[in-house]
Amino acid sequence: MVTPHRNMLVRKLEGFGPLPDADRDLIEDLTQETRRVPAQSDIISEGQNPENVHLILDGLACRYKLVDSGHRQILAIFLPGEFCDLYIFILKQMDHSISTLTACDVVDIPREVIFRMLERPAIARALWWSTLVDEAILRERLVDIGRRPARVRVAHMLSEIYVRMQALGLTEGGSFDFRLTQTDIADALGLTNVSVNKVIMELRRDGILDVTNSRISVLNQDELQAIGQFSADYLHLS
Amino acid sequence: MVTPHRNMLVRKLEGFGPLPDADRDLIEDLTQETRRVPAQSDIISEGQNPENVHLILDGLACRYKLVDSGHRQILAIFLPGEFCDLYIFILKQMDHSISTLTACDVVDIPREVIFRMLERPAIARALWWSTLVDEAILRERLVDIGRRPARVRVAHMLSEIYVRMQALGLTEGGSFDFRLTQTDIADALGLTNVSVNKVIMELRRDGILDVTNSRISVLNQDELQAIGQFSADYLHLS
DNA sequence: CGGTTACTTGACTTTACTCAATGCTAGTGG
DNA sequence: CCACTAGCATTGAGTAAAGTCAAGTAACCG
Repeated sequence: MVTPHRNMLVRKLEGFGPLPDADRDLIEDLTQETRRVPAQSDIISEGQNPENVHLILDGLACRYKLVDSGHRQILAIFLPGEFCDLYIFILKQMDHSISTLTACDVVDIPREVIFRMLERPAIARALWWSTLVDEAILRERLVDIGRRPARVRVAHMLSEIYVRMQALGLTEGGSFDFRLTQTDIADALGLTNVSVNKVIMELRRDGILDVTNSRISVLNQDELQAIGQFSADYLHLS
Repeated sequence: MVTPHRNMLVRKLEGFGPLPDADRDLIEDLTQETRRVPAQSDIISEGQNPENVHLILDGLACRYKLVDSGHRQILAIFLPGEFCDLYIFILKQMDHSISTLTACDVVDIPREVIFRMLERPAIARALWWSTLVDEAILRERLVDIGRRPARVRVAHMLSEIYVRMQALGLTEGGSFDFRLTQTDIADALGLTNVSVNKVIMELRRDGILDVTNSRISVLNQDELQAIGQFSADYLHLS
């Protein structure tokens, strides 16, 4: 019996290049045991010793840090099929936390299993690529937050999420499911929920976006990307 | 004849743990051929195909991106002994540029040589560690820029640079050489040179810093770290 | 249906930016 | 050795962007 998300990691890795059948089977084997995590729950917290690696098979999760003022900075958003902390176990303790944003299906993978996966050259290459892309996304977010005004930031991020969702086959006719609150988006972009709301309202009025039932429809992708100064180069998609 | 920087990579890697003598010798062998690059020159530019890996043995360099408005965002600052782009050759083209901030001694290392280094377990482990720390620094910078006001940002960054310099043995009695312009610092922190200047003047008036001849003296490290909400945890030293 | 959470909006405040003038310092050529 | 220059640092005045606060509305949940 195939659950719809069973192969999200395969889908993700095939964004880099095709995988041998044997590798696909191995991955499906290794991602059998999922557990359901409710929204807004830490999967692993700052200061903890990382035992397992965490893979999201359904839902949205994030990497974040809290600052003294109590504000949260989201450092990365994880889509289905993405690892939260693939290599982190090399370090002795977490310097940030991982948390769900929506309810998630999570797989906890012991490091030995990761080593087993890395023995397959195609998988190893794809994981490398995926790690480097994660870093590139992080860099792009830094450029966003450091040097782009709110409107551009929001448009850039939504452009990015759209393309990443599309690469995973998670878009349908220009729209995708995105159950983040505007406060979540603000925490990812170094803004406040109020600013994010103002930008989104603007983009809706301009006929570029539509938002209904936590579903975002990109009505004019070219325009959205132009506003966001977005180019997909940094995602290094095949 | 030992030039003072010959072993900066060794010093860097020994921040993680001791290296066998043979590994140290290998590294010294592989970092013989340095070239002098003047300040403010690109070492490799966005869009180029990465052939070599670049190692800084003397001077300061950075990773940066330019945005449409013409502003620069510095994504990372490289100290002596640090690689600019260790694994980047896995990707087909650079999504950012690397440039010197001051005059630098640079080593260009072909990927084959990197693979040779990675065959030594101690070196491989240390390079892994160093890569993960680079990422942690990037994340911390994102938190800075996203959620901390200018004064905190500047204090945080100077605290970090001080500790990194210290780990490399590049501090002397609480001071270190730092030939960046205030505009460079601003570009790293998502600020303007004017804001950076105001913060630095303030810190000087408060007796926390002193700046003379491009040399920064940290007069009160505890206070600086407190202002910057800095904790060295994310640098994962030793 | 009541209660909670998130979204929306407006009024006001704060922070950092922009612009612009002036001061300082190191390097250059006479 | 000294004027000259270029680049950087310093400062102040005014502006703009985003934050804060607060109130009202809409959507969702038990």
